[in-house]
Amino acid sequence: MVSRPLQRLREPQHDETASPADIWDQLLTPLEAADHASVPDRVATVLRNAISAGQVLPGTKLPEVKITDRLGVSRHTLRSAFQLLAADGLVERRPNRGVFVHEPTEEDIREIYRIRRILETGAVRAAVFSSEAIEELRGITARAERSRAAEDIAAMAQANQEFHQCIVAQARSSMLDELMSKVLARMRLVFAGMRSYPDFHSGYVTGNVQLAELLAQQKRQEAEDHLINYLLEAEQDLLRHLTL
Amino acid sequence: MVSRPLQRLREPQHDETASPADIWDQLLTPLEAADHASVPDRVATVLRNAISAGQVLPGTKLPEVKITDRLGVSRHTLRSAFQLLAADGLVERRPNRGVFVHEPTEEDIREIYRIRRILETGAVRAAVFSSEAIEELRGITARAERSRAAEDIAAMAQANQEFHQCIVAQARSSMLDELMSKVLARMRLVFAGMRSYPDFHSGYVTGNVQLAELLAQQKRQEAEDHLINYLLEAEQDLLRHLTL
DNA sequence: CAGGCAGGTTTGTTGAACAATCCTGTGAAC
DNA sequence: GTTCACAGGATTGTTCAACAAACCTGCCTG
Repeated sequence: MVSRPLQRLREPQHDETASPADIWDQLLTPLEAADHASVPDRVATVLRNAISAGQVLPGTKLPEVKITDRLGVSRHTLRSAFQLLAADGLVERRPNRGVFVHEPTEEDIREIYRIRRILETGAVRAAVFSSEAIEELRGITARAERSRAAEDIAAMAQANQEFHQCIVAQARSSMLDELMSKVLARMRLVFAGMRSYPDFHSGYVTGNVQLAELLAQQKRQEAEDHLINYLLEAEQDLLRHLTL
Repeated sequence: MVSRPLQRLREPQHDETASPADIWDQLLTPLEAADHASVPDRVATVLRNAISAGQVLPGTKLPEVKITDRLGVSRHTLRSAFQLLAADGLVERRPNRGVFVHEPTEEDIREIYRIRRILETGAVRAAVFSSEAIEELRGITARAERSRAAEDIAAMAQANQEFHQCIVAQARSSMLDELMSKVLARMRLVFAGMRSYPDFHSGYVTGNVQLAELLAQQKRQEAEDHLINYLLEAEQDLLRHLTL
């Protein structure tokens, strides 16, 4: 459909976080799939997945021509996709310099947990947890426990994130859902940059189980206290293991 | 610099919310000012101001060629600006149909206040209100009272919004600040579509004064209760006057 | 070794073109 | 007279090609 010159990179280009071999060769995958979405959306999805999966490390520059050559899309379409990623905070645009994968800092982690404390406890305080919601939470924790038993770290991490997204969803606000998605995406960015502590989530699966039970028993205040402690603990845990 | 054919609109184009005379003739203003920002940013600012000021009413379609002709920018640049506005929720993109100014619904108002209850009480609970913050809040309420006395509705409305933005800012999170900005922008959209009740804010100036004093006296719980009642009351007030 | 300048590279923006989709109005069929 | 189908025009979505502006690199001079 489109001629792809497939030019080799010249040298490892002593950029920050130098690219091992050639990063961009690996992310060509599913631009075709997931139709019915606009091309920029699909491009953004490809890049989003690559970043969240840790294929493209924080701080890496995303050069326009390399990616357009690789994906076979126009520069305009790619720039449009960049704007979507920038709105998610996954990527930051430095004027006349290009776009770079956001590099999370220690302050980012503190902010993430400040937000989560407000959002998640706010949802617990303000929302009524229907029996369907309780069932969903229990289903997610059950999946997380199975994944932990099977030592499927990625699946467990995703289940844990879904659990907390589900809690925020009880506030019934699409804007809060979006914000929580952004926050969790930034959390994944933190994990992607931190190879040394991959099983961070495993210690918190049982905490989620307990939280779901407290919510099921309508023990609001106890659930809130449990959640606050959970979040404070996770924050400290993460900061301890961040050893810059 | 660019030839602008300045083509007249043919007929009042029986669009929803038909355009009185010609809307687009009036928003050409400050594209030149506020330099050091990219062109799409400046275009977005022009449109944002026009929308927030009520120049372009909710539901209005934003046709590409008319605006590009008027502003003298490329269609690409305008589309880029549209994406920024869409990220703010000011505008919605209907595929193959174009972009339209978001039309707030009753459910939007309920969501706005669900969010504000969580965000603002969360900030009150989680943040320490420094003496500088207290002074800033007092300064804003003083300005609001002066504007109310001078019957400058717009200035009073803006001061009221600044007050609540300032409360959220105490949570020290740029992402929460952004979300609050989006929420308040949507509030302005509600007011823009509702000409019948322009002095909505005047009743709430004294409520803000009281809240600032409670915060100054470190009466957290009372401040939180006051805030919750304030928000519940404002929501009901707004819904009553929405008479669709 | 420091600083400045020229060159190449990358981004930012525009214009033109075309495909795809939507909207409109006309005409035919019932 | 109403409804349906279809053709035509208008608008959006995407790509290609080009150029201006900013940045980065390396050489060259002092």
